[in-house]
Amino acid sequence: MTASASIDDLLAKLNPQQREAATFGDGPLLIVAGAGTGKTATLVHRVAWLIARGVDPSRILLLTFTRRAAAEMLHRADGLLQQLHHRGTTRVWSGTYHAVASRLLRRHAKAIGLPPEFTVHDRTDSEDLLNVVRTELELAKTDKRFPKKGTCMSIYSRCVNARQKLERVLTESFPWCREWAEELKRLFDAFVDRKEAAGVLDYDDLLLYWDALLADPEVGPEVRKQFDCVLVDEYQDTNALQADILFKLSPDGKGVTAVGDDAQSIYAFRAATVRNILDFPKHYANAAIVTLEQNYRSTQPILEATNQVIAQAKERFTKNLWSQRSDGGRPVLVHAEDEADQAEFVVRHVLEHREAGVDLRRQAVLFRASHHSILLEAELARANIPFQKFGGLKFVETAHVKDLMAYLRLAENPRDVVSGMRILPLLPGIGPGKAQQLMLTLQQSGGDFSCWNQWRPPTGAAELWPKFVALLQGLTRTSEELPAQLHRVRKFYAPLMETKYDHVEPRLRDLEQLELIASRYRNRRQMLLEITLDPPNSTQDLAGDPVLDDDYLVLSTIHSAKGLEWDVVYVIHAADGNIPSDMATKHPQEIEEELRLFYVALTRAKNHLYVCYPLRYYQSRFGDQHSYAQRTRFLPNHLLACFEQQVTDPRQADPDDDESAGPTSSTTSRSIRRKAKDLWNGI
DNA sequence: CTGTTGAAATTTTTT
DNA sequence: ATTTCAACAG
Repeated sequence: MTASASIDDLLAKLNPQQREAATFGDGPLLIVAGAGTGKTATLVHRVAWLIARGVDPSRILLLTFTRRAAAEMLHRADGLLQQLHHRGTTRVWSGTYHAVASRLLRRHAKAIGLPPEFTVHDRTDSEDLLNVVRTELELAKTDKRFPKKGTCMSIYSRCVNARQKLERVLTESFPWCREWAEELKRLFDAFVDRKEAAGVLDYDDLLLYWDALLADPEVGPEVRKQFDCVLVDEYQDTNALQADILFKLSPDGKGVTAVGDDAQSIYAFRAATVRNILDFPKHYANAAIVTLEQNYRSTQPILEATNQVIAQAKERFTKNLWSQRSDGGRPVLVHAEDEADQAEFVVRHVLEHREAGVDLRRQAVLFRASHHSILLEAELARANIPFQKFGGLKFVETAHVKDLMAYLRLAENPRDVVSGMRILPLLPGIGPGKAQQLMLTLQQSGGDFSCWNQWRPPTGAAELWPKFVALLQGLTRTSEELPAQLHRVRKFYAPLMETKYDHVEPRLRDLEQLELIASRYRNRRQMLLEITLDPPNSTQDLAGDPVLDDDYLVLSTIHSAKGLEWDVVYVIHAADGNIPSDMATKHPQEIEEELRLFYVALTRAKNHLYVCYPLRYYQSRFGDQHSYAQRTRFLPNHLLACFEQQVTDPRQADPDDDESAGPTSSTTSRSIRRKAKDLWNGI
């Protein structure tokens, strides 16, 4: 490493398109970056280039999809800047839209009449509050069923994030709820009032308030002037509201860089719209577009397959990815007998690749829905293969962790009704009714917990009540260190938890873990905020540095695999109904999104790609009731030429099965019966 | 008003 | 399999 590299030395490592993008002038600039084309490297160089050119780091805003992505990019940009002996990126504003919104809103809270101590609700908290309102309005008290809280929340969220009228959202996305339009309006009105009264913002509010902040004639210009450059990663997965925010940050597009790949837009269910990236050139009349097409990730045979898969999409920026890596064979399409057979195939090949020198952590199994990996997880455990699962329910979203956090949150913000309604009914003899009364009393006393000392608890809670009130009063004294606070809460809560839930042991460990890592946070508010805005995947993830020599296989939903890559990738359950999901085949555009999702999964692979699907799905664990699976419609016949086809070996009979003692051939009485049943059950 | 039980409906992806 | 709601006993 030379002591005095020049910026040109660093840029020399980029290809011409990447370099053009990295060193482009004021913008607006759209970088259309196909999968594996060095998008991150380009963005990293652009940040470094801007700073090296003299842009003040604190006047750069970098918006990414996860905080981890932001941290990694800034780290890499720092590496480049160090070589130039240039100051680093510490003062760059970075993070997700939501995280940046919370920082900006905290700073400008007073100007728009927002209490600076506002707390942030995650999706389930918000649903709970919506449910409180729903019960109060007695909307469920009709002969026809009112949509449940999750559905109501989705409708509300879509209105806000897609900036669409309720009627339109109902017609286009929730046609079965159309008859409830009037009730939903009342519900949402009351819901908004309740959030205001509680001093909370939810995910939707963070964006809504940021947008409003920018629209404000007083504060808006101030916030806008704060940034010279705004870079947005994964632009294909932003929604209309986020596009509005970007537009308000820089109406003429000066300093704006958007990076994305329309072919990888997979968050429409969260109101993201591929229109943001497709219409970027229309939105900013003078926009320049740089397209990155050279793929550095995958072998040419894999790319040929993925190119053909995405060629089935209707509207997109046409890219034809190519690679210089002509090594390697075609991807493999694996026909497995059933789910167990599929799991067995994956286990065997994972081990084979490890034998061949590919660490577990350089291999990944990808699937559409979190529960698709359950059987595989059992097989992996049996084969002693360590794995880490990404996506699905995160550990901070589990009931016991949410309970624990609710104590802290209520102390932080006594107006937070959801937290109160969560922890009060944990006490024996206190249900929703009394909890609501108590929260009302608390509001009237201005959030002073001592008002609860006057209350006469029911006999069941007589002993615990004074301790409970004392606990919350203690937590209000901010002098206490955070780990100590968590310790007090845990001591009080753990016994309650044990009576309330099963699987007590692992839950207790989670609570201990949480206490251990509490010292990493600056303060209580910071901990609550970070945990809701960037929920860690596991306690281990929370703890920060996983042990280096820890080798584990990656299991991940396709959504959580975004932006990542592995040497060996197994896509499992590539059967119609799973990919595309049965739940997303109503609308043609939903199917398009599922196609892109499949494309994202395939393009994660560097050297080896296996696409597996089981021929049969059993309805229950016992008996032979099963249905037939169809290969995913995204691999029609004309595409099969890109794949090598493989049928798994007949699975060896499970030693627990009584058949194993008898016949040794692969034909067993059971398999014959199965086949016979196909005659009338099959399609 | 709480806590339990049973029946009925719904079943993905996540900041 | 999980969540929601109504019915009922304490």
